[in-house]
Amino acid sequence: MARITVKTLAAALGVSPATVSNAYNRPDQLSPQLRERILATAEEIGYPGPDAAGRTLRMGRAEAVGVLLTERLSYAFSDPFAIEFLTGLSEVVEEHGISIVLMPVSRGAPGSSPAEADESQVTAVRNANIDALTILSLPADHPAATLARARGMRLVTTSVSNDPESSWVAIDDFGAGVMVGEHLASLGHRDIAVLVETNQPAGSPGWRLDAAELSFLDYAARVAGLRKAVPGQVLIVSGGHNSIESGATATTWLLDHDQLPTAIVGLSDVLALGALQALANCRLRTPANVSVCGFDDIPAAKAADLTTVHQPIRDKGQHVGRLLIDPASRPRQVLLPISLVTRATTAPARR
Amino acid sequence: MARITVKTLAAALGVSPATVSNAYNRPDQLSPQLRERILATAEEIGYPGPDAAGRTLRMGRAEAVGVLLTERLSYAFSDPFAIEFLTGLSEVVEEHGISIVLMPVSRGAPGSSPAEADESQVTAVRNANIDALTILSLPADHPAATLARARGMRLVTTSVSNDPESSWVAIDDFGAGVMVGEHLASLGHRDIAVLVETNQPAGSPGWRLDAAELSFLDYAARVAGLRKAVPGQVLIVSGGHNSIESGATATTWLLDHDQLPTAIVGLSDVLALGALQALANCRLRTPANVSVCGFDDIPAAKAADLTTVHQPIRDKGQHVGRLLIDPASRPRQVLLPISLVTRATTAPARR
DNA sequence: TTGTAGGCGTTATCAC
DNA sequence: GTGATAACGCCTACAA
Repeated sequence: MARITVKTLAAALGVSPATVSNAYNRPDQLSPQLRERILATAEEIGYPGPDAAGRTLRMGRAEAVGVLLTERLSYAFSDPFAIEFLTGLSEVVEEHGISIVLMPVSRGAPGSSPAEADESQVTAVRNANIDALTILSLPADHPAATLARARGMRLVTTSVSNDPESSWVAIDDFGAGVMVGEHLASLGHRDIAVLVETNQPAGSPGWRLDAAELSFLDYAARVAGLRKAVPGQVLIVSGGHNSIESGATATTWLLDHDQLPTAIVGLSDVLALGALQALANCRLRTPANVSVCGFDDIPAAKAADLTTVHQPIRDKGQHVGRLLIDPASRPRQVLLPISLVTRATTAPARR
Repeated sequence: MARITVKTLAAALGVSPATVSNAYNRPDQLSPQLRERILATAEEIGYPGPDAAGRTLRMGRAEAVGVLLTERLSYAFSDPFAIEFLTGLSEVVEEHGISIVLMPVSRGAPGSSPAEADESQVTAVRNANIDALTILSLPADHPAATLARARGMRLVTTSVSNDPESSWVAIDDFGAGVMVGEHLASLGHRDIAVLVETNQPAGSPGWRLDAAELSFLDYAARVAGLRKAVPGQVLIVSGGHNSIESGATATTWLLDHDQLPTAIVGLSDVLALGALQALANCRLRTPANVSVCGFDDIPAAKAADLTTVHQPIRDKGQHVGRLLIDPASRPRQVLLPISLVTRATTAPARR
């Protein structure tokens, strides 16, 4: 038995498909009684209303915006930053009846060429029925961004770009790094460690990164800012992807390798919270023995009394949401304010 | 200038559209060198690859599953239960390159007929390009569920249903209510209050619900279970939608109206946490003065040492995910195990 | 107020 | 290995 479409319904009623369509989309284009009759018969013969796929193709709009969160979709839900961002984003788009499409970045088959890896990475984005795309915690030149541009869909990134044709909502990451760096420098810290996120699983053994590897990091600008402001050694360490566990692992690595600095900076609050946890486990006192700083000021940072750089995360999501659904869609750039929030985890360097 | 499609590219190359399509979807159907040439030219003239809308229409698949979370999309992100559920769901679906579509339930225009309200409520679901749908914290007979069925898409609900043709992953909510009720009864509680979620904003003034209003609640079965097991008064109170704030407001209402029972049961852990907070604010001791119980055992419940009924939330998401993407798609029912977790917030009733 | 017709971009079928 | 063709289901000029 064939599927029930607008045609089936039209035939059953002896009217044209156009009229049926109008009954759903333009009530003013036909008499109320006819419309009533159409809707009633639809119910009767089981026509579920206009099909989304046909509608999307014909109208060129999907009524949905896409969000590419991080490498792993499931990680995002344990990242307070992502959650807060999504809250702001959804507040805006749901007012307009727009849906949010969360897409995974599939890792390319191992051993494939770079071009093919790129290709397979964005499969989900390619197949997604969306009108606009935003990417979070991913480089602005991610293959998915390139694809979105090629498709001609609105693209809003969350990092600063020099291209005046691009839209973004971001903070000054370099400036944020400088803020933290100056704060620590003024407290006499000359030897700091930076906890960063990498693609490895959470709580990976822990290791030190060379300068060359640094460019792959999402927040290279923050590190650069730190380096500029801190007159001393800056060691980069990772324990895996962005999670409390990774922060703890990286900190433990520092302890185990006798590399404990006077201050530890998590490139995200989550990593910094992991550091706090690991230090507490080893009976080290914060900030008496080691100072700890984070970035972003997620809700948990306040609860932990963590010194960090505040940014309006939810606002960020709202701004992105507005740009995503803006029909005018001319490129716009939004630079959000940041501020250092000095709390209880930083103090003068021990000597 | 017209959009670049498979046709444009085919014309530019002097091959047929079918071959171009094959170059993308069936590499084995054409010679490697031709494929290479096609992909190269695509890059050159800026063909972004097969369009999602056309593809979805033609193939009848969108490679995406829909999730209807609660009345307000943005609330869901502050609900630990929803987050945990989504984590499990995404773990499963992202392995298959499937996207997740989060849809809002738009409230119908005020003053419209019930049928039209239903209609406008499900607009987002109607327009969503999805292959399957699940609904969380919403009655299984929600208009969106009806629509999904009519569309012939896979539907997985999260509450028990008697229809053998339906798929669901759920717990025994009545049994969970009985568990809590018996626990409290055995401690001598004969006068309890139940904090429930309603559609009002969080932290609404607070009020008592009549039995008649109860049937509208998501978790009526839990209340029924409580009622069965507790030999005494069971008062139903609400302070708005599911949030800590609402739980606190409802509890404050109890205090203000001199209705303080010997035990307060939050129909979700979040509401129970709100109760704990409000009691602490009023210098009442838990459990010495008042016992408190929750449901679901979210991570924060453990941290707060809250007595609650454990259910495997993440497993639930994973199960739902598997059913959503199961191509066989025959109806399946999964009843997940629950258990009472007795922690520090319950004690014998004060006399 | 209602009907006709064309096409949105793709892919499966079936020839060649 | 490659090409022509016909849908998929819908909406919107435009014509009646």
